[in-house]
Amino acid sequence: MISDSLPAQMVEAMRLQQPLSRVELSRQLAIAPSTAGIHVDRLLEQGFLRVASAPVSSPGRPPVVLELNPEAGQFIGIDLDSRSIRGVSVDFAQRLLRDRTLPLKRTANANEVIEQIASTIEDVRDQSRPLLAIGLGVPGIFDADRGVALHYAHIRGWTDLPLAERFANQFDVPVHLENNIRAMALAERWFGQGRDSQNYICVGVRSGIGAGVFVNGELFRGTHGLAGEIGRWPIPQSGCTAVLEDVASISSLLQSATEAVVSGQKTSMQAVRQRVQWESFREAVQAGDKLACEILHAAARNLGTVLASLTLILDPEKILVAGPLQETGDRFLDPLRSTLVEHLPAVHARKPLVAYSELWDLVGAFGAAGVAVHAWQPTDETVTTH
Amino acid sequence: MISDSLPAQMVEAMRLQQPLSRVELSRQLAIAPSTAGIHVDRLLEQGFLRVASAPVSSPGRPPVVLELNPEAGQFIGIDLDSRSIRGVSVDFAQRLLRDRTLPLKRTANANEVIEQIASTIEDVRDQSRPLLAIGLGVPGIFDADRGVALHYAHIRGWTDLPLAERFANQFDVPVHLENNIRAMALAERWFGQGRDSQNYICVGVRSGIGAGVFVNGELFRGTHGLAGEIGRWPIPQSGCTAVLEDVASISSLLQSATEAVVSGQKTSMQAVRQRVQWESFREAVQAGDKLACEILHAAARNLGTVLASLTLILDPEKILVAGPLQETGDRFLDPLRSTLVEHLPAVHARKPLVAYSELWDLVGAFGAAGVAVHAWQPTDETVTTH
DNA sequence: CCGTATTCTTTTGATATCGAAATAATGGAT
DNA sequence: ATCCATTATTTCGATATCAAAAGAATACGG
Repeated sequence: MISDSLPAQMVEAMRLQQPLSRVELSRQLAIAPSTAGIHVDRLLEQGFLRVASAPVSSPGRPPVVLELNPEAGQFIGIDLDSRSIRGVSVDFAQRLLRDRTLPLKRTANANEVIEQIASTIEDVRDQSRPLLAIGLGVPGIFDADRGVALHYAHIRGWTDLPLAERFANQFDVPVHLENNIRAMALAERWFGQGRDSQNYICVGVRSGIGAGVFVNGELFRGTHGLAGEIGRWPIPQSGCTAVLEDVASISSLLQSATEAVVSGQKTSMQAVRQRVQWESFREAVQAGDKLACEILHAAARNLGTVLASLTLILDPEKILVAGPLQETGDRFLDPLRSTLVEHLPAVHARKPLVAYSELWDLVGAFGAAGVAVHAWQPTDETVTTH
Repeated sequence: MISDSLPAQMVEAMRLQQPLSRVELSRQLAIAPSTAGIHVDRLLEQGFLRVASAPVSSPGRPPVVLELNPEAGQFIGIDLDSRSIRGVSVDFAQRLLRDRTLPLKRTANANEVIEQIASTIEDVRDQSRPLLAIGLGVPGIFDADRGVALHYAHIRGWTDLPLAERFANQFDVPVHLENNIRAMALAERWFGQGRDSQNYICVGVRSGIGAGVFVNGELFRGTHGLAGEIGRWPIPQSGCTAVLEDVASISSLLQSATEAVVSGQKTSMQAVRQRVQWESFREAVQAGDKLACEILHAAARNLGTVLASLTLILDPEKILVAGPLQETGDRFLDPLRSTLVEHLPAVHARKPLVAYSELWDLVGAFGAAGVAVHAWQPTDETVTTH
């Protein structure tokens, strides 16, 4: 737990396992029921919690079941990468309110990108409830404490930008920065399948590959904030050493497909301007095209071997795969799972569950919102809804 | 922190960074100076702390420098593997009091082993100060909560043994169980180079290979207690897939050496009963024997690749290598380090420090003692020294 | 030698949390 | 209908911790 104020912890527990009664809350947080009662009363009064209908029937006094009040406010999350800006707003109970995706021109410079982020925030913002915090998932290196983006090669002028300050001034709420890949892991924690897991790994496969590692319920960043940067994981191959991104990223898949098409191999895939596009590859896979499936299998086996290693060192409960690959369904996941199992010794009686993230392409934006959600703390003021 | 009682946290902070003053303690633990004062007074009165000589000279009231009172008690740690029992006793300031190593007969059954553990404890016990707790580092699978060893294949009858209960009854102190490899990582935390690191990995290379992972200052066990079991890490080789233990453990080194000697290659190593012994291998390495050095290099490169992967996923501050290999000094460590660096992308400006554990062959026993040290909490009673 | 700045420690009153007991609200048994 | 067992919540006095201010002990500069 980063924030150790009790009300904050209570709201956090509600986020993970609502609905809960006062007593259940006190048990979850290992605090006295009387203490839980005090804070619940205050949170009810402030409007952050509300009582839910209680469909119970068991001996004893029935509990007053509590839930988050969706009206209490909203959070906004922005996922920035070199190609697009995606934004979501979620209500206080973390349900999606609005989302928007904005393609970025390759030529856009830092100032233009910042303006477009601001307009995306305005766009997804719901006027009917107060804005509580904003999370930004950014690429490249940055200083989370000061809220400054330090450098990213693929956007011109993206150097030493005080993003948090910039948007905090405009919208008058706290603004948090996080790595856009790690944000995906946070999305699972707050919106997806990580809610009931303390230890899991979220692997993002896009044009690059990265992972977010959750240990003991907390996102692990590492000594220099580089934990999970598995894109350069060495993959010994016949002859030279490749890295994971060369053999299992979306780019590498399309590269292999392109080479095969250009060299005239039999396939339903087509190259546009000497490049096979993702859509073409995906359709070929779904149609059972042999070449495309073989390429996909090879990637699955490579990634599976790495996941086996990760399982050995971290013994996770779950491994979640996020990215476009989920459109290929079990055609990717099955060989991935079987490779994983193959490489695990029998000791691992309980293999980690391997599944796709269910948050689709908004996973990064949800994660950025999750950063804001996690960092938020109730204040003394009462909620003012209009 | 597992134990959250404030006095326990204070003693723990002292263990990691003594000597400290009241104010420094309060800053370390982020508590009010007044609160620190209250508990320090009590711990002084109880005899767990004492004031140290204060060689200071700076403006302001000089601090009362505190240190652990070595006389306040002792902890005992036992390291059990299939070949030997090693025991240590340490004083309250974690300095070695006595140690003993007892070779185990291959034929010994569980009952005999238990008796020999008891006799080792008696042997290393220092009669002049109270025994506070015992830690047992055991191989195989076990239930830490109940203190029961469940199974280990290499000792006859080693099944469902309530070890904690057995020794707690005999010595009337708390007894803790831990995996003997993970205990090595704990040794570094409490006795060695992990004292000033929050995130590090301790890799034990003996007849097998295992790792202990420290994240955020705590030993990480994983979902099923299997974190760090990297012995079966897949190592793709020409043709088939090997595992780490096949290519970098002590056994594998000796196996390769034996094969080479038997096939008549030129070397100073000698096989006894068709087997090259560790001593022979080590001497050959130290003498610069070409074949032995090549075998060692190959192992270093294999392990180095794995360490690079570990660094990518965990971004540790340090990686510590424990085991007999330290007798080969830089002849092993140099190629290990260079392989590691080779495989890390430039992003990793700060490479993890790679070093040997300095606790030698008692590292496992120290670690077991560390388990006891970490779990111990001050009680209300005053220390009774005689 | 004497103030002054500085830092550590202790005192003090306010607040948060706890633990145990009292109270409340229900289903089921008599 | 009434009582009882059961579980949830609230009350209340005890304790732990905090924040701020007071007090103590030193170096240093005049």
